[in-house]
Amino acid sequence: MKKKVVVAMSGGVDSSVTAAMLLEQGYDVSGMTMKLWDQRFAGVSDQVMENLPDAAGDARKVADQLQIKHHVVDFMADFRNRVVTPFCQEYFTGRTPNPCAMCNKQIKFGLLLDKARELGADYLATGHYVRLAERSGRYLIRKADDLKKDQSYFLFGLNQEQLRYCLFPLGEINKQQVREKAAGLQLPVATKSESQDICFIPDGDYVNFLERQAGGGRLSGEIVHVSGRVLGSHQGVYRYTIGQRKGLGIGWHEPLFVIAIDVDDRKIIVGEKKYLNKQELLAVDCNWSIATPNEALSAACRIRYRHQEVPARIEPLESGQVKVVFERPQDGITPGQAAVFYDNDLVLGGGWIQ
RNA sequence: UGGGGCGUCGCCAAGCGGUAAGGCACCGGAUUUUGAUUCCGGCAUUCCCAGGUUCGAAUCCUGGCGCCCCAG
Repeated sequence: MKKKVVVAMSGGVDSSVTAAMLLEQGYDVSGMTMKLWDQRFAGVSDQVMENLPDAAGDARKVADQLQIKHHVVDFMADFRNRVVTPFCQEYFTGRTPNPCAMCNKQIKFGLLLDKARELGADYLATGHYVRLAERSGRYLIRKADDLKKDQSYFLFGLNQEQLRYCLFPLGEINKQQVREKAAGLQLPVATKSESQDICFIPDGDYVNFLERQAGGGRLSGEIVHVSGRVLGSHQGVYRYTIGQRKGLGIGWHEPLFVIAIDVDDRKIIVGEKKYLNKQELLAVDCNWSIATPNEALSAACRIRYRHQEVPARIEPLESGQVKVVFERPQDGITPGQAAVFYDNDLVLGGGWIQ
């Protein structure tokens, strides 16, 4: 009896090749595409709208060619409630959200996984560039073989119940191979360009998006140097993130970076690069793939996607909180981003930076 | 309306007779499932204005204009 696997198909080259690979490997494959969002919500120009790929349509074409079943599931309401709305709220409270990590935990490996299991699937597969490992009877996310594409950071929030159903065939190969495979199979999406930016803001204009979603309240105010000196003004605290350099518009002897965001006083605190350096951070709502630790452990900690993880001491505190003390100070520790703990290429767990 | 100082790209700032450094900002691009960081490229035919001296001036001279400081 073939194992049944549902592949989350976005219409892109990665998930399409994922489906093809599993088919070759002898699984009983079907595809599922999530309806998450109507791009008209984002208020982008007609020009942008016209050039948007048709996710469900492309996925359907690939599924037809592979001769597998294809379903479309509608999670638009949940996507808005659990991903888009929190995303906006984070920005309006001076934090920098990470919607991809939220979506993975809540939607892809939440609702979609439930749906797949309802249909009798043994596994849910996605086109993420990660691998799965087992250690001491537990499932752990492992970095992709292709470190340039590794997406383990975005999956730290998955629990054992979710991980046990996962398949990530792309973790073993690189992007080049994926493209070649797609071309070899003559998939219609073989040369489709990389998706990037936030999927629900197709033109990337997130400032415009936030202002549309939230209506008024622009939260403009002063830009203040760490010394207290007022250097300029800004058009909304949500336009900035910790560590940001561009967009301040201030001529200074040295480059200035956003050091802190004071939502209550609507102030953006800026300073020289040295002020960005912090030795430790507090993470909350931690999720562990290893058994939840009771005492401090050593691990490498990554504080942003594409950040080179740094050796640190991880100290569990009360109620899912963790204090991370870095071996050497780090720039740009940003509330709202994830702190993910690694043992070499294994994801041990992670939490949200406070 | 006595004395002193200063006016070079949006900001800071080199230059001191030989034909406009640099930093910041900004713009463009590369990278990127976070518009961060980083990286690459662009960015004053012109030096407050008007005359003058010189083969040649942002640099010297004269006169304006505008700031700043100290005195009163």
